Amino acid sequence: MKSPWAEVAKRVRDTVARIPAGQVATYGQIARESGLGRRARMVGRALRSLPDGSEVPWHRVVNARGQISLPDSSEAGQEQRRRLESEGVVFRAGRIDLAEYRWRPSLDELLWGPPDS
DNA sequence: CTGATGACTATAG
DNA sequence: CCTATAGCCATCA
Repeated sequence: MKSPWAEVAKRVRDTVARIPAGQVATYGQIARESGLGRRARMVGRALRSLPDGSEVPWHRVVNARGQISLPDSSEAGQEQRRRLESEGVVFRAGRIDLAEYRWRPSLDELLWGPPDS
């Protein structure tokens, strides 16, 4: 990879890959975790460029309101909701309670250990 | 080059 | 809760 963008996309993928099943993170949260500051839009752009069949858990990324940012009418949007529900994430009035499901990096590592072990 | 467009968000009213 | 605004920045027409 040569473009700085490729590097950014990689960072985003790596961060998203750390979100535990059954939990979610917001675009802005991923941006900060990836060292992108407030560039939340870049996160969405990076996820959009994921190849089909990617192992990256893109479905665990939602917007700051706890909603899926893809159109309900879209195939991907329905796929995202389906995957989240199958992981135990509950939707109420089309929204996810972030206070309950939001991924908290430091706390998770404290409870479940480092990312790989 | 210019302007519009987003898998976004924080803030203000 | 809702609308409006302003940052943000790679892409695309």
